[in-house]
Amino acid sequence: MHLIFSQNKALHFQFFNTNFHYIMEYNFSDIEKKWQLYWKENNTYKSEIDKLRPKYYVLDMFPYPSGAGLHVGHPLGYIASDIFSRYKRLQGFNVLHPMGYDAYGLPAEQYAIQTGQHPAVTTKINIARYREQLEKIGFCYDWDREIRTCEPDYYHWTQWAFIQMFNHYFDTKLQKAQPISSLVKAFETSGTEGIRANCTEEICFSAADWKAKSEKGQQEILLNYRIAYLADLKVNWCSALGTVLANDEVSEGVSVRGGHPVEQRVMRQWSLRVSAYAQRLLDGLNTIDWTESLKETQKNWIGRSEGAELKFNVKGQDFNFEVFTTRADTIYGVTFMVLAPESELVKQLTTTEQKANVENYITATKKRTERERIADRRVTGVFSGSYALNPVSGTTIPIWISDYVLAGYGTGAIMAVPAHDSRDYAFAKHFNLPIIPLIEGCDVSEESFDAKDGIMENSGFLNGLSVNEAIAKAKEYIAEKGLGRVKVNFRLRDAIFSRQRYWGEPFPVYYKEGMPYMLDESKLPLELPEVDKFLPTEKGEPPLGRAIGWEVDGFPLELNTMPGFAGSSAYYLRYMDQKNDKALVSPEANQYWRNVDLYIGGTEHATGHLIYSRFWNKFLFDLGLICEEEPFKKLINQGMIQGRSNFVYRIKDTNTFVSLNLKDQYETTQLHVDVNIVSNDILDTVKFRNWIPEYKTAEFILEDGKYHCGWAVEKMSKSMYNVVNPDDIVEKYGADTLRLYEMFLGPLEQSKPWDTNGIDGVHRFLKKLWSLFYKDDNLLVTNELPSTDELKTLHKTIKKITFDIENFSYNTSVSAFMICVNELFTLKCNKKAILEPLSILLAPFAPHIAEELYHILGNEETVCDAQFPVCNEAYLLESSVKYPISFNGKVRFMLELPATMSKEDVEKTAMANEQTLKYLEGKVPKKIIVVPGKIVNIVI
RNA sequence: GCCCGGAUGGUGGAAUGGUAGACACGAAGGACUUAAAAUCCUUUGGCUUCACGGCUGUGCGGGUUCAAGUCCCGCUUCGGGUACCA
Repeated sequence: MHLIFSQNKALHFQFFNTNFHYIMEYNFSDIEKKWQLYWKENNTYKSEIDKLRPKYYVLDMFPYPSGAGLHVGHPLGYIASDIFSRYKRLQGFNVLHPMGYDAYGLPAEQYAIQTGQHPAVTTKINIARYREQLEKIGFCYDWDREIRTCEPDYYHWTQWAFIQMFNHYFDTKLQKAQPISSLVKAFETSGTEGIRANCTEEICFSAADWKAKSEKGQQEILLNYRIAYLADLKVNWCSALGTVLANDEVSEGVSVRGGHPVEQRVMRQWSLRVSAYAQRLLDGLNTIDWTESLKETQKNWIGRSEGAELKFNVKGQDFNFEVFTTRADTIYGVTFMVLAPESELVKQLTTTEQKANVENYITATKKRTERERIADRRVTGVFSGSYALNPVSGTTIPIWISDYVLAGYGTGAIMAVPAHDSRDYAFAKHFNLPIIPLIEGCDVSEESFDAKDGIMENSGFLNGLSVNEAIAKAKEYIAEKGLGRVKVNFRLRDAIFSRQRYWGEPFPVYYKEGMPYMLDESKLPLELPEVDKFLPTEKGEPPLGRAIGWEVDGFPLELNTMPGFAGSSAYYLRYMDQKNDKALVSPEANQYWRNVDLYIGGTEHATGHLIYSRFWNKFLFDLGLICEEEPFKKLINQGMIQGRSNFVYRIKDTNTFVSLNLKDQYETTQLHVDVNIVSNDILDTVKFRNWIPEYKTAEFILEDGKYHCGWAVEKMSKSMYNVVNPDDIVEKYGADTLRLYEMFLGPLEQSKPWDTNGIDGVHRFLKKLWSLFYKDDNLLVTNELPSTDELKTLHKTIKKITFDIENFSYNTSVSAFMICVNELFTLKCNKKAILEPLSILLAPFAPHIAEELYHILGNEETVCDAQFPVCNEAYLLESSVKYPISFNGKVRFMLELPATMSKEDVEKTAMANEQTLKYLEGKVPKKIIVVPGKIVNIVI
């Protein structure tokens, strides 16, 4: 019986006052607009604390709103997280799924410098565009919680956190942040005696010393301990851009942007004592569910190395210095020492005779950036004139200066063991210094032996030990004899937190006698002032130097602004309680939402944002302000969507273009062509002529009447003309198709090229699904009881989809949906009992069509609040199994047998089969393997 | 250099050690149509055979196993990250 549902149109479309009639064909455009409006008007995606339901927090890495808008690669991760959010909600979780904008950044400011357009204006426009694009895709974001890092009510809390960092130090024994006031108390009673505080520089003083110091002197000392501190640091300074640049913004001594010269300069900069948290950042990795490769990247970045700090006396002077080594076992092989050119020791150890040489060398190296030094591996160096004494063997060894040693790591000085370190080896060969092999049988005539295995020789008391034994014994010896101490070093550096830029958070800092003081918290937010130009002042101060009245109570305010990562370090907490003007997040909201259950974003943030936000979060945790030590419990990196470029071939010196397979007959130039005027690699020649004026008169040499383009996978970028805009896809196919296709492209975590051509497949799938509901203008849906085949198809799909969502294998879910619909189509199934669970199942992936179908089936509530179907295994039971019968592993034929048949009977039946006899060729099988329900293998 | 990923048809990709190529795209052929679009049906890894079928096949070379795309060893190659970190 076919039954046409008589639905309550008035109720169904109560939010439309027009005569909206049923859509009989799959009109995605109307359907999507309709439901997007419905969701908005019904606050479907509003999330609130609900202690009766378990929470689930799904977060996307929020975007920087660039002027170019979103391309088709950007939403990939957003779609994935959206699917998971919707899935969790269907399972009864209270889902928090917010979105916002990382709104401060260089591009808007560069644009401002060029055009005079205020970055706030540009940013606002860009955000509006992003929002419009995102809304078209049908995400379930709770837009009421939107944040923008450039808004005062947001950066209020960035500034606030900075003040807390200024007011705390890191206790190395407790391994947590403590109020700076307790450090002051300790100084007052016993000076630095017994304090365990992470610091920039080891200093010692008594309580009396402390008390004798002026206010300014005390403040200067406290900067040595504060978690947010001001210190003189070596930076890449670009005077033309008027700012410090990060290492990756500099190449070959010039700025990447603009090609302006960059010099090394020591500047007083704000920094965050991230390195104090190194051990905890490392340990925390064991508690979170991130990919191994990402954890590995962070481990390497943190770079923990255990070793020893060894004291070396200088020959003929009452002076010693320390080096850090992880290879204390190689102490007998030290044939020279090397100091970093920037090391304080250089001055001390350069002899009068060598002074001129050393100064020349230092001037030469100063000109080069760290990056250049790395790129250019020529061995350079100069002898200091001094000698050190080996603390173990007592031998005299020359002290050199070379830029292959970094001032910022360890002590800025090393003991060189050329036989067992390739860098020391290169240096020794170049300057003809001795090389002493320390491991039996190793050959150091051509290269060093860096491996940590073998038996020690030429090493006094370490002889005969293995390398690992020798390392342990040497460390023991060093500690015992007081020659040094066992030490752990980290590669992780403190984060430079100042930018000489306009478009960033102002520091809540003013200066008195050159010393920084924090604004009172009641004065926050300190709003970004207006300036006449977004350029440095005549005096070379940052742009804020132009702001009129940039001071408090007559004291000047800080002129630097905060860097990009400031606003993104705690944003996940703010989403929990976005409108709170009393705190970053209320304890109540934080206790409920706790931390991010699922975070999806790109790998490019592995060592930046993901380290800084973990640090920032741990700091707030230490203060007892939040309840979770790690911000992101599970993290998934979506792969990059690459572009798929198309090419045309122009015959040299003509305006004639030759098709791909004929191009070798001519001398041609390969040119990129806009992928949007190419379909299945066939060029639309009319559109091509209208594309660029130069091609107006283009001629074509075709093959079978078509112009075939070449193609290649490249980065998606404007200059390659391979950018695809999601708006165009939504316009042509709808958001549901876009969502499904992005997922269908391949595994979420893998990089893959975007090729719009495949999209017809998923669009056809949706139309086919629709056709299960409607034929022409008739609703086909019936209330008949489903058959076992139909139930099997449905439950098989439920099982697969559930498994795939849990495993983020969305590409195979889309396939599973296709298989399901194909089967239902073949079965001519129009039964509500099947179609309703299917529409719920599909809702996370294609929410608009699912919502429409769900309502067509007579439901009046949103599909978002339905219950996710559960697989009933009973429907999946098969009565028979098709056994592949194989001989020596090669499958020869199939044999259908009852599922309940015993292993022995399967074997008997298979052996008795006449085809088996044929393949046995009269031989007796050596072995017969029967895997029940799977396969039979006969070995002959 | 080091670390992490990949490598499967013309293309994107699928496959708890158990029928390699699911699902799609493209292509070819057909149906419907005045035509086009849309839709539907068939074929589609390679070689071979009139056909049944056979051989071969997951970057390369070995190995483990009754059975390997999958596990182990040694390479090639392409991406990504990172780098004088002592």
